[in-house]
Amino acid sequence: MPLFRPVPPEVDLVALEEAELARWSAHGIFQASIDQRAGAPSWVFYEGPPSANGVPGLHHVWARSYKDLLCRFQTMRGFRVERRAGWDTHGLPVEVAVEKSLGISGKDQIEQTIGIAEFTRLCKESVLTHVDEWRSVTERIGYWVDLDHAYWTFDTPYIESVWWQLQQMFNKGLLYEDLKVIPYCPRCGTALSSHELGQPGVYTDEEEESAYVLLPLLDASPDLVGDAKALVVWTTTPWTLLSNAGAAVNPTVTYAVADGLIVAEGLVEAVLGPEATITKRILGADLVGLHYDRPFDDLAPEAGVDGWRVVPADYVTTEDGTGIVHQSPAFGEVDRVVARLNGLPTFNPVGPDGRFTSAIPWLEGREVREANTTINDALAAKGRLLKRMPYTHSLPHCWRCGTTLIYWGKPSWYLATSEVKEQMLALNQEIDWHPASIQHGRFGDWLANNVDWALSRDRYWGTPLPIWRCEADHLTCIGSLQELSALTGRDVGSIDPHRPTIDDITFPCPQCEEAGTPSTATRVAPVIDVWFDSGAMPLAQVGYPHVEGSAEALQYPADFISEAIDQTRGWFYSLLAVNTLLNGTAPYVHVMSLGHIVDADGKKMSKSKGNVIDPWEILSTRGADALRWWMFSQGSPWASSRVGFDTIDNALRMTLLTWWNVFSFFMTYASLNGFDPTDSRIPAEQERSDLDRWVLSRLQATNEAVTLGLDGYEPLGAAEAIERLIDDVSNWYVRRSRRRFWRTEVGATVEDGLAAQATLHTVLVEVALLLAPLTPFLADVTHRALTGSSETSSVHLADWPDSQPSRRDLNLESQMVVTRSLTSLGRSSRADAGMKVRQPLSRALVFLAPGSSTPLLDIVADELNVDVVELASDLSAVLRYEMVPNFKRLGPRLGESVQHLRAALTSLNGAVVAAAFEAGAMVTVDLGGVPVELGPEDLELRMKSEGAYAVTRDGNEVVALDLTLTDELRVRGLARELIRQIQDLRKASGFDVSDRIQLAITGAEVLASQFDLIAREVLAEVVLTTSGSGDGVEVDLDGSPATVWIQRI
RNA sequence: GGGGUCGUAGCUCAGUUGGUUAGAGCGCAGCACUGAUAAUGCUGAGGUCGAAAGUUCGAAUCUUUCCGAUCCCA
Repeated sequence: MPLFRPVPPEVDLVALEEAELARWSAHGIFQASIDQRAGAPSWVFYEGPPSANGVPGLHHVWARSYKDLLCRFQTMRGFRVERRAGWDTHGLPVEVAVEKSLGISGKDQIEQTIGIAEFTRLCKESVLTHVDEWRSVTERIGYWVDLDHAYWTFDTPYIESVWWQLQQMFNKGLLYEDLKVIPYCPRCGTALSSHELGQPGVYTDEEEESAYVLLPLLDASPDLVGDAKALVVWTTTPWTLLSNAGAAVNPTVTYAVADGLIVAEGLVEAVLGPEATITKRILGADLVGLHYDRPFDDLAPEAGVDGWRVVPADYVTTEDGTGIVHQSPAFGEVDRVVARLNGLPTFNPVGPDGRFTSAIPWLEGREVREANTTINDALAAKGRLLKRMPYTHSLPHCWRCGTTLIYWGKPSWYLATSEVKEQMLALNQEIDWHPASIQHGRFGDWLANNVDWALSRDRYWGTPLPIWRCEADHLTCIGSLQELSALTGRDVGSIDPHRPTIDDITFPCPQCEEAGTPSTATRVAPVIDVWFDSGAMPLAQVGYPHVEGSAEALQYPADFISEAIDQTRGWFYSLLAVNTLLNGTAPYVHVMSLGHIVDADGKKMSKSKGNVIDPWEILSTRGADALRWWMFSQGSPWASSRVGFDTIDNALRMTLLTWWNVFSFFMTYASLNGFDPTDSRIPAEQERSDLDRWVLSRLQATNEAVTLGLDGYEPLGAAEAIERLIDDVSNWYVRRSRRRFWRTEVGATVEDGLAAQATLHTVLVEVALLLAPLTPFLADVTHRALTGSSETSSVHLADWPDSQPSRRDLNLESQMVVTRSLTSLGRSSRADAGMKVRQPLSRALVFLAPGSSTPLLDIVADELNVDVVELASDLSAVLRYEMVPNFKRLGPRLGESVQHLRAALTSLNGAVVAAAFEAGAMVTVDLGGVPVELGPEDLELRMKSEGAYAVTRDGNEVVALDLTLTDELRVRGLARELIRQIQDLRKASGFDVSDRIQLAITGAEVLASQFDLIAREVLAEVVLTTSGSGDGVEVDLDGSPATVWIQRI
């Protein structure tokens, strides 16, 4: 039975891939690839959970391909790589999609027309909508990930683990409640998301009555402030003055005392007028800590709170205002952060309706912005108003009702990430980022500016915040349903932990119980940010610590994660933040941040632009390998990439189809020859020809490069190395070796034919292995065909090919480089001289660069179709020298004068210098009176063509062709011409490559001496010089006609 | 508005620690090859390396500013 069966040169990749998918699935190859590494060390991969409530796009395929690439690679390297899929199921986008499908909008409508129970049920249903599509795309691209045991963030064990993690943080005091300042519509009673603020037309100009307010100093010594009596602050929102808590200065800005008032030095004239004279200057930092009398004292502070003082804040500028900024933590997010940092009090006398509450009796019920004038009047009456004036600025408006939004503090829950900022920065140093710039750029910056994580969302579909509060404001944070059962005294272990079910569960507050003043604890309303769900996934995906066996199943940290760059502040951050808070470690070691896929014009793909490419358009026409190969080979993973069918087709044709072609070539002849790779007559590798050993050396180089590339998270380098090898194999090794695969070549030995087949076989098998992680389908099909493996086996169960350094022959490789470049030069010479390659020439002269490797002259002669190639050394007949300084050596030595040397060299005789170097002597050059000694290392000798030969040079390499034609050469040229035309005829007649023929030919008497050669080349067993039967075919022999008949025998 | 990344041939992209001839593929033009053949090879044209300034003997590469694209955050 033959070991190898011929395969057609054309391949239907789509059909091939579909068959492979079926085979993989039928024989459980994916599972086997993991199971067979039982006991091997793990290489841990985390899947960043996509949200399945949208359809998968090409950018998802992009990320998944890279994930699969690295996982397959590490599996082949011997690691156990478990890959568990995951789904992100909660969040606002899900709610919005459901609202849209119901034709409703807003929390009121959800609660009143649908009800929370029905709404969350619909949300859960909605996230399942596209799971099947995700599964089919995921499988079709060959992304091996365990979809059957995926983690779902809405599953009870997942939620319980998230709760447990939150509880750990709560117990450490890292989870706290504070106001969050948000853009808020007082009429609709809702906050607006940043997305809503991004809508066109939201921002329009409005006029407000701004105020310059005096804040009299209470405890400033005259030594420091001179005759200053008060600070001046400026505000465009006087209504926030009721809740003033402090005044911020920039510590690095210089402030001035003028007219008894303090403002930034640069703003004295703008605020106090041109007559104001500066009597003293004070650095902002020195003002910090001074107390002042607050503008209004309606609101009472808690005991011990140290408010109404000057605090430092870097964000304060001197572009407008006074350089001193009034701080109202309930109404400005920056203010809130500054207040928290400096321990300033927070007051919020404004209700959800945007009106003052009873806390301010004289303004109760007044809409805040409308109260500005009244407030300014009150200030003026107290002598606290320096001046007031209308001020126009751009303010956001509610897109629903057009009401001007206010920034309003809403009670929210925070994670104290800023307390572990330094730790996160330190952990970030240990993370291996690709590209490296992310570490200190986008991610490092983000961490350095870390503010506490606003965790709560006043929504419905999410992990409920596991905190209960009693009437006495005691907080209880639970970590599981079991704990909740214990607190309630009944088994709630099997309830749905979502809203609204969880909201109805109350229990007696344990603290009040102990104190003997019983009260009931009810859950606080919010759900948590979905990003916390995702950041909690390392533990939550196995249900740690509640699920039995979860401690053993836990894999932490990940060796590798990869997502698109927009996840830098998304998942990459949430993972680090959650795990730093939890246990002070980084949850991943290596991370690849991918660029985006953009359309052919460089525009981001989006549904609204209509430029989205459906992955199926590519998968069903070109296949997954083509898409994957394009992705890996087209550029850096972190650069954004333009996708189009042309560019994918190009990548496919250039490498994958070439690869298939070589494979098909091998299979054809291996089948024809009955090749057996275990044939004992096959010469040992080191005994084989230069060409064989060269390609094996290139194979080893490629193995090293691919291994290094994939190991170093630089897949482009790996793909490029394979691309180069395939090109070398196809366009050099196979082309040069073709005749060795035939069995009719005169003088060829059986061993040499076997050596060629064995070499190509080795190369193909190993390249299939190297390709396996990149193009898993094609690699598997070819690998099995080449190794005779069974239906149930797979290249993906194989080990990564060993490095075999003994195969590497650097000298031979550089010899081949010279050989190929000389060949190329010779062809160029022929092209210049108009001498076609079919015409044999008597000789070529070859000149090498100093120190060059020796070319393989036989190959050069054969490629150039010349009888003899001579290595020549005296170029003066055909060329002259030009000298250029070796800047790398001479630059540091000579400095600026290196440029003068360059000029001086033009006047030297290059041939003389070359001869001197040849003899081991130095050359002295006069540089403006200073003699400079130069050796061969210091100069680069280049040659310029000059002479009568057909000469082509590249740098120091030169090929000169002798164009003299003899009659004998002409006849041989004609013979080749005839052979080519007969071959065409064979092809046109539909003969098989091994068919023997009878050849009849007339009018070619001049070629009589070549008939043996011609017969051999065209597989003619009989050559007649008389007319054959039927009409012959006219052929043109350089102007003279001949007639040819061929017939199969 | 703040921050990050990118800007290299008509197109898609490489370009190692700065070294003097900046590369590849596609496309284009010309030529060749013919036992992988609706395949393949060779040659050629095509670049102020976004702009300007600076550092340096020397800058696509380092610095600054500006312009454009894009992402993240406000």
